[in-house]
Amino acid sequence: MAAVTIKDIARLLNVSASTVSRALKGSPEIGRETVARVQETARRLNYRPNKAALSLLNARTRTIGVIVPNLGYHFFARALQGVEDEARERGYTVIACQSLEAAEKEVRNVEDMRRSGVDGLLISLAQHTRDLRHLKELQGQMPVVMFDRVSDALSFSRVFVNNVSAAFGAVEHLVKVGCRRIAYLAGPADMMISNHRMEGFRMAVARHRRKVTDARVVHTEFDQPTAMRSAMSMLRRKDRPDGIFAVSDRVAIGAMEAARKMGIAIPDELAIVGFNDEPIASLISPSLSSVRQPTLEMGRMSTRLLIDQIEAGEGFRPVIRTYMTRLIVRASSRRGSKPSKT
Amino acid sequence: MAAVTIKDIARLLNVSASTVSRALKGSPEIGRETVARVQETARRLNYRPNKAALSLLNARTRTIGVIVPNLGYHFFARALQGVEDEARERGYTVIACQSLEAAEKEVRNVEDMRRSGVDGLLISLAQHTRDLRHLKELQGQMPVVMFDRVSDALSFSRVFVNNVSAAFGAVEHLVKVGCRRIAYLAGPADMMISNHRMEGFRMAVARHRRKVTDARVVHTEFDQPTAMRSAMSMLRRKDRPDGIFAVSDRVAIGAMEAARKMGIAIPDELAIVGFNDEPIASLISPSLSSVRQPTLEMGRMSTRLLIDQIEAGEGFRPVIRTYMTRLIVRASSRRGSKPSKT
DNA sequence: AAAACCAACGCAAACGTTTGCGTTCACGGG
DNA sequence: CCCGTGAACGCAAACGTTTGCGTTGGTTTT
Repeated sequence: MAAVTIKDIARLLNVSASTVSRALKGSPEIGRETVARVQETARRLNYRPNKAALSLLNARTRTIGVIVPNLGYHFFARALQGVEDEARERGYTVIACQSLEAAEKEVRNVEDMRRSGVDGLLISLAQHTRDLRHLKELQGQMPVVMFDRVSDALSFSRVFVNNVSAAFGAVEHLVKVGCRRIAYLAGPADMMISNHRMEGFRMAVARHRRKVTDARVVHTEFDQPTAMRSAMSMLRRKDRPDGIFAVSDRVAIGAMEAARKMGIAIPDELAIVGFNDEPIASLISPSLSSVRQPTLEMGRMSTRLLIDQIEAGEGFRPVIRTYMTRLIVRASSRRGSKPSKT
Repeated sequence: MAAVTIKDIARLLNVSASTVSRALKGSPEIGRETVARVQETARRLNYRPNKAALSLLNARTRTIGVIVPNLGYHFFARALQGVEDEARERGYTVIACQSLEAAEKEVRNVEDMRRSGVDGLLISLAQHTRDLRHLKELQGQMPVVMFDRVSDALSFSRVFVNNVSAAFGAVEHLVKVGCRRIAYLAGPADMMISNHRMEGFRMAVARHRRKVTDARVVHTEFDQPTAMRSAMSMLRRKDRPDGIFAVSDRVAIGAMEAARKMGIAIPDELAIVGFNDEPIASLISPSLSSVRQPTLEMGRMSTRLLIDQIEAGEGFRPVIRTYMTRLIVRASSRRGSKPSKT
């Protein structure tokens, strides 16, 4: 049970602990033969440096904390994978937890992370986080990087996609397949990504104002049941939309569900485009058009920025990285032309 | 940047570090007034005990490691949530990572966990893990609990559902809706959960042998494309099955996909039942019948067992906890009677 | 042969916290 | 007045590791 320490090796070989320590890292100060004996013994005894001792010495844990809204969203599970990959390569450990979209839980998560002594924090905001004090406190205290669900009220590094042009492209696509009354099924009113996508939505509508006769925005939540109800009340109106751009795939699927219950045909009476291109998008029927992000790469990059900042120390300015997206067109928004596979 | 330590408080109050330490835990050895002053100062300075120092002292990290095949499977994401809840309540930190169903990665994960000095390990095996040496090594070294994807070749505590009777119930259900040629779309041949479900499958077939004219088992993998190909080659045969019980929802969805491509109607020509009842089961169309497990509770229980074992020390015998499942019948296996909602 | 040098190693402090065992002081009892 | 007592606190070691600065020998230089 008791782990083998440097002292054990030292005692066994009749040398001092410092010699063992140096020998283990192949210091030139130590004799060739001693180095060999130490390393062999260490291997034989399965020696592992005690992390706590190292942390104590360096005042660093080589651990980063990750807080995401929900690992059940494939987007975040995948991003986390990128985070883990990069972290491992740089010799860091990852401790992850979920806010479950609840602001209070996010605050607790941050608190836990601080207590755990992480060297840095990677966070994607819960949908209802408005009060940012728990993060503001960290400024100047600990390196922080935000990704996807970011906020520009904080001066942290940020990684996200070009939401404006992504939304613009998606909405323009809806126009091109013939939609005339287009709705944006948005997230909470104060979320940056939701608002940026709204801006793209508005730009596309403006650009095609001769074709688009109606454009509206409906705010809802990221969970599917709520999204479905919002979509339903919207679709009940006389002048209901014939095209929906949704802030996420979950929300889009909520809208599809609503349409199905009301007997509205997709894509003919209602075309839908989602966001994130989760695997489920190609599984449901009709398959869902969606905007794809380089999720894995974004997780990697966020981690790279974070660790760079950790290792750079004080002199590090916040950095912003934006990625390009790609619209994947599927059955939910394919009209007129002959249907093809996917 | 530099965190405030006990020494800082001591210096500030002109007392010794030991006094501060004792005062912080309200030791009766310390004067009332001193305790008050220390605690007030600690709060004001936002003092947090240094985890590394504590770990070094107690030879414990109050951290548990979790290794799951894939957080993209909703089942594991949800189980992790149960783990986090329980761990937080007991004052433990969780570090999670994914094997991505790859045995080598699982070995690396275990290695990382050991290096991180976790107090215990919670693991659900990758589908291709046959060589269990990396876990066998841990016996007697560190508390380990396995869940869902367990193995009885190791003497660790285990948490899982009654796979035999769950499978029995699912297959019997298929028989009752009229299936006569039933197939079990299994996982890899040496996986315990897959084999237990096979046993239930066989028992149900035996029980209804007067009705079931054909029963077969096809082994495949947990990823959907592979599962789809396996299903396709099975469905191409002249005497193709009219009922499929799949080892997981992903595999079941692969089978649905295969059926769709081949123009086989679900549920009329082919009824399907999956396992896990992931959210996607009710989203796809037709909606998928599936066996539901108490996932959250299983995550919680696994963690409880693990922490109990950690805190009990040597004298702890492995424990086995099994949970009951519930078959959720949906459109993919509903025949004959009038269709109802869900 | 003395001085200088180098290779090879040991000593001890430091990181932050806890804890067993002092030490100090005031006070009460005899 | 002296001793015992107990309250309130300090000292120092310990956990495992690293690292600056010794301290040994022995070998080379002049």
